[in-house]
Amino acid sequence: MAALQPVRGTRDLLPDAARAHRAVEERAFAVATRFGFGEIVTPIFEFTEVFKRTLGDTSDIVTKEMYTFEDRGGDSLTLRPEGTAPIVRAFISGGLAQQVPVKAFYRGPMFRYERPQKGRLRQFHQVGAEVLGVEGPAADIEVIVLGAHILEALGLGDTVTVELNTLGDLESRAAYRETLVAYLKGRQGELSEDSLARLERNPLRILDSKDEGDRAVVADAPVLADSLNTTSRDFFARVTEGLDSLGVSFEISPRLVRGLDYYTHTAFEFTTTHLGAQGTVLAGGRYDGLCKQMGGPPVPGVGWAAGVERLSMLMTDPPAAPRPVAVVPAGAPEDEVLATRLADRLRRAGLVVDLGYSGNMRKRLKRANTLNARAAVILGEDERAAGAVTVRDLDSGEQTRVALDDLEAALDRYR
RNA sequence: GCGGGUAUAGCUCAGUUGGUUAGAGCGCUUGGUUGUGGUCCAAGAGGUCGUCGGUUCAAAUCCGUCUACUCGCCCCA
Repeated sequence: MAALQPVRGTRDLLPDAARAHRAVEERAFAVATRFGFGEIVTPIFEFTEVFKRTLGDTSDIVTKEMYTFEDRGGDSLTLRPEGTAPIVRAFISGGLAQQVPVKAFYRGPMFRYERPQKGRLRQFHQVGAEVLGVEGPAADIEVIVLGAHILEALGLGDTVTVELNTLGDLESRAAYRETLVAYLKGRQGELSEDSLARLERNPLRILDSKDEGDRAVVADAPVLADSLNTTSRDFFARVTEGLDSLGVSFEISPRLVRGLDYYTHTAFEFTTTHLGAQGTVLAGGRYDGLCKQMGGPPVPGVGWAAGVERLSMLMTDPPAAPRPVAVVPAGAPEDEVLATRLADRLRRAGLVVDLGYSGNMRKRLKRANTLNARAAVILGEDERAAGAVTVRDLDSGEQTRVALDDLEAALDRYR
């Protein structure tokens, strides 16, 4: 039993789970399509530089979580740990700067070498949306509303809270960082070990600390809002007004900071209390500096990613397996032949048809029952003589004789 | 990477102060039913007790180890 296991932090999606997983992706894409997004598919690995340059050399993802390897040609490649950098890379590679705004939807596996927990895997899946080339807050609003609609489509409108913050533009963010670090250095002695490390790498993160001592220090810390310049303040006001006018409720959480270096202005998280420590279900923000930082034109962007595993665990109405019509031959070899032909004919007519491979009638009806079939099309000697079949409704148990010519019409209600 | 918990049949779980052939429910197979599923009845299959090692006359049970899962931290979807 222990002999053959999937690699730690990876899992198989057996049919029920796979169906839920696929439903999350499809519903998300269907909603995104209505918002005018088109799908972009990028490779699941990139040159390591693509992530190193964008995520920041000090981020945890780069320093300890990437699946990086050298290929036979000597290039350093990395299984993508997130989706934004590849999308922006594809945007640059494909010369899409000529066509802005570009609204991209993506989905697929991501890889991070982390300690697995519930809702946290080493290979996990995300769906994501990015808008490239829009400077104004209209894109931020649209992208957040898209997220809200998708969660609604998954039945999560009530279980998820939207948290919103702004990091300001690059100037404001830098200014705040300076004031914050100055303040924190004054109270260094009270900070936790983790936060002391963060003081150098990513001081904004300390605002988010769960350590009690840290929280006390943070409570008196200078607030980011005070460091915002007029542009940043105005930008954020327009985002919140836009959301208000569309009836999207949100909470402003001044301590919400995103982990990755490329974020500016708007940052948001959709969270739930139903997943333990992994409460974030969809998160993102604006990243105006990213494209240029990657060596492309200075194109602004805003977007988010959502965890498919997390969403599929929470989804309130995962789709049931389709209910087939079972074709059941009574036993004679001629019946078998006819059953095969009938099944083929009904499948061409668009019905979901199960044809048991073997067994007597009782066995095959049992199988039909296990598959939750709507109806059984039974054919044997009597039916053959009459040029007809027996259609049994498996919910009601009612049976009717139906002429072969009328079969599609009679089965229409089981579609 | 750090700290805690758990691991017995396909699934959910019992298993006494360590004691001989390790159990239940559900599911599965077969039969009752050679032209009728669900309900019912009967029989049956299925377990290196996660791994490796130790203590003991004796280990599912006690100890150590590794692995996986899980909860929290870090980080994040």
